[in-house]
Formats: sequence, structure tokens, C-alpha cells
Amino acid sequence: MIKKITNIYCEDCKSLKKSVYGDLNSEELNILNFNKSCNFYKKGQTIYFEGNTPEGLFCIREGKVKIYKTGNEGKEQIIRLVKNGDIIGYRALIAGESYNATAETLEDSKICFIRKNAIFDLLKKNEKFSFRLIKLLSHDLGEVEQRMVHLAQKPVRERLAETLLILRETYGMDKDNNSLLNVSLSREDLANIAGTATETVIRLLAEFKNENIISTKARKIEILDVNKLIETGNLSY
Amino acid sequence: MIKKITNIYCEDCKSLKKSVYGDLNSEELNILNFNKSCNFYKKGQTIYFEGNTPEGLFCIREGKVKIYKTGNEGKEQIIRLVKNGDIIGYRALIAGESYNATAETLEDSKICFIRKNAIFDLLKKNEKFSFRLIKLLSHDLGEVEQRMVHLAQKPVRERLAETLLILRETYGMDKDNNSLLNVSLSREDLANIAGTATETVIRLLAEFKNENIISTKARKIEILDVNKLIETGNLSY
DNA sequence: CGACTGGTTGAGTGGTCTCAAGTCCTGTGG
DNA sequence: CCACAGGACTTGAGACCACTCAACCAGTCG
Repeated sequence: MIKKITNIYCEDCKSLKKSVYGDLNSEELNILNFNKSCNFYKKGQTIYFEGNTPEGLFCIREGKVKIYKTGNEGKEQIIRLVKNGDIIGYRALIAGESYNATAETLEDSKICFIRKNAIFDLLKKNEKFSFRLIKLLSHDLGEVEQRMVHLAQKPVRERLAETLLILRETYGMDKDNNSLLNVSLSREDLANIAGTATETVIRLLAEFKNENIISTKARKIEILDVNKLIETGNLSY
Repeated sequence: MIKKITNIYCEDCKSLKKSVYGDLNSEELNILNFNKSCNFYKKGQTIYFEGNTPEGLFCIREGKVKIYKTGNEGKEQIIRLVKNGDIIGYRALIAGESYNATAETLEDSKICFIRKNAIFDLLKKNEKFSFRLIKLLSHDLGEVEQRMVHLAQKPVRERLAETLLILRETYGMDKDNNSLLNVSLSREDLANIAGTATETVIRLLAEFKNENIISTKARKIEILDVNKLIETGNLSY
């Protein structure tokens, strides 16, 4: 059930300036406005599937999304977490390939779709936009490379610590309690980020609790000692 | 010992058309010619180090290069293998970051260095060049994402099979014996691609030999049965 | 002819996974 | 409002993959 939302303008988007569209003038923004449709997605809804052909790109107006690939045994591996103002599906669109991952909302979200011709138009006309996209891509590439090495070499315990720090980095903390992660994921999702089994996540979270690094109440995770967590992750942030 | 080579022109490069420079006109090619220097690198030489600041990008005129990151325990993880006509170091240059990996020759190579101002000039002037770079980046991103999932989820045996297929894909086969991989790597390098220990590579290669999938003479690996290798890698090429 | 590097083999161990059982939530319908 | 179903979470036991360590071998180079 995708509910259409009308009268949403990019100019009003809180994340506009920080997004790849930050350099567009009002005329160019109108190209976006005319070539988009905005929709409401419920938690757990799929935005696009691995294998689908991209017809444009999606822009998170508000919400949280996970991007994951499905491995041979059907196990998810989350490759990226996405927040307000981020765009998704651009890699496949630009590469001229089909989606190599699935995008699914982690909570109720407002997500805009921008038709591909508008994007390619902008790429041709506005070299600043191109450049921002290039920067975005190359930055993302760097992140994935880093994660790849960690998945290959670090023990699960360190990867889980890193996962919690990634969540902190990406989604920040709760407004009322700034040691509380501002995102609630299932244990399985955590496992699929860290690249491990659900049971292992549970056991390790229990360890972290024993060591007073975190505390949990259901899916709400509170980080009691960031430095210890960084240390546990064997990281130098 | 880097030996300078003079009088090398991009126009004469065999890989020009297939490279990101494929769309440049002769005037633009001259920008490259005027802003580059070409050097001879011996096998095992480092082209740039993780952490260095990029001053331009490198272009493989002839040779083979590995790009690797160094993990916490000092273990290499090879993230990319590079061949004639490929460019390296572009991610960091464009992202405005320092190199996040080290590049080292796998055999004697001729490598050109192009100063960054020339690249940024081209990016501004020639949207076809920008677009090719964008495509390159987004393609590479897709590859790394795929590799990440496999590193996270597949058993070593499958990853090693995949490694051999990547070598085949990247460097092709020997001219005289088209089942012989056209690259010779140490067992350790193989391990650092597959994300495992050297000893494990040796044991698995022995298994593959027993199963008549490959045969080896020192570093020369012959693929006897590609389909079996694909099957072993649990892949659908 | 040592010394050195890269390759190979073996033994032992431990980190993680899988499987299975059980508990705790949460939402739903009576 | 309660009972129940189903999913998420937790805990335990056992197995096994892959790593580490250590010894040994095979070329190669001064």
C-alpha cells in the first residue's frame, strides 16, 4: 500500500542543502518537482528489489532505509543505511545496470521518486551536480571498501561494536536521551550489518552489557561508554 | 628506483579507446600529454601508499597492479586488481580524501601519472568524460559491494574459486595456453584476495587439484574445468 | 654452501555457526 | 479485557571451519 503524497516541493526539504541537490537553482529544482512523485511507505515496505530496472532515483524525505543484498543461502547482508536527504538507487541508474540490492524501510518514511530523464538532464547541464554525484560515489566507494576489509579480517565482536558506532554516526542519538541510539533494529538486522548470526549478536550484546558498555531495553540501545565501544571495535575514530 | 620514460603519448596507448579517456578529442588528449609523466616500475614497487595525498591519478600503460588495504593486524586485503588501461587513485583524488589503500605493481609496469589540475579541467569541460568517470565509479562500487557480501557470507573454498575466476576475468589467459592464467601471484596474494590465510589457500588449491579443477606449476595456475570452478564458487556467471 | 624466501604439511584450538528448546513480547480477535 | 498465536528474542550444546603455530621442504641467490 503506497500512499501518494501531493504538493511536496524540494525547496521545502530540510535536507536540501546537504544533499546532492544542494547546488541547484530554483529553475533546476523545478525540473525535479515536475519529474517526481512522493509517497508514504510503511515500515518494512520494499522500495525496490534486487534485479529490478531503475527508472529513476529515490530520495529520502523523511525516514530510515536499509539497503541489502541477498546472499546465496538467502541471508541478507545490509550494505548501507540511509537517512533523511540521502538518495538511493543512484548507483544502478547511473551505471546503467539493474539494482544489485534491495531497499526496504526501517520505519514509516516519506520517499520521493525522481524520474531518470530529469537526472540525466541535470547531469548534462549542471557540472556542479555531476561533481557532487561523483564525490558522493567516490565517498561511498571508500566506505564500502573499508567495510569490506573489516568484514574480511575483524572478529565478530569488533564488527558488532563498529556496527553500533555506525548506527550512532548515521542516525545520531535520541533528542531526549543523547546516549540512546535513535534507531531501533531487530537483532537480525544488527546481525545482517555486522555480518554474523542473530544468536551471536545476542550473546555479544549481553557481553557488552556485562562490561557496562551498553544497556538495552528491547530494541532500544543505550551507549553508556563510547570510548570503550571504540576500543572494543579496535577503531581509531 | 623509478625510471622516467619520455615521449610517451596517450594517442599511442593501446587501451585508449576502452579507457575513461576514450571520448577525448586530440586537443584534450594533449592536455593529458602535457600534464603527465610516465615511469617504469619494477615488480613489487609501491606506486602510492595508504594515507598519502593524491596529486593526480595514475594510468596503467602496461602491467599489473594490486590495490590493497592494510588491516589492523597488518594483514593485507586486496580490494582491486588493475590491468592495462585502468586508472588508479581516482577515488581518493575525486573524493578529496587521502588514499585509503596502497597500490603496488605485481610485475614490471609502465605507469603514467596525470596531474590533478588536468583531470579537474577535463571534468569541468567535458561532460562525457565526467559521465564516463561516474559510470566507472558506480560500476566499481557495485563490484565492491558484491565482493563484500561474498566475503561476509561465503566459505573460503567458494571464495577461492571465485578469486581464480576474477583473475581469469581481469587478466585473461596465456596466449600460448588458453587455460593458463595470465598472471602469477604468490599464495599469500591469493589469500589476500580471497580473505583467508596462506595455508588455507595452499590446502584448498591442493583440493582443487585432486578434483581435477586446476593444476599448478609453481605460480602458474591452469584452469582445467571452468564450469566445475564456477560450481565450486557457487556462482552463476 | 649457507641463508633466505616462499611453499607445504600437520596438529591443535577456538571462534562462530547451527540446531533446538524455551521464554518473552506484541498484536489480534473473541 | 483476556487468551492465544506468532514472531522476536534468548540460552545451551555440539560441531566444524578455518586460523595459528611450528616444523619442514624446495628453490634461489649471493
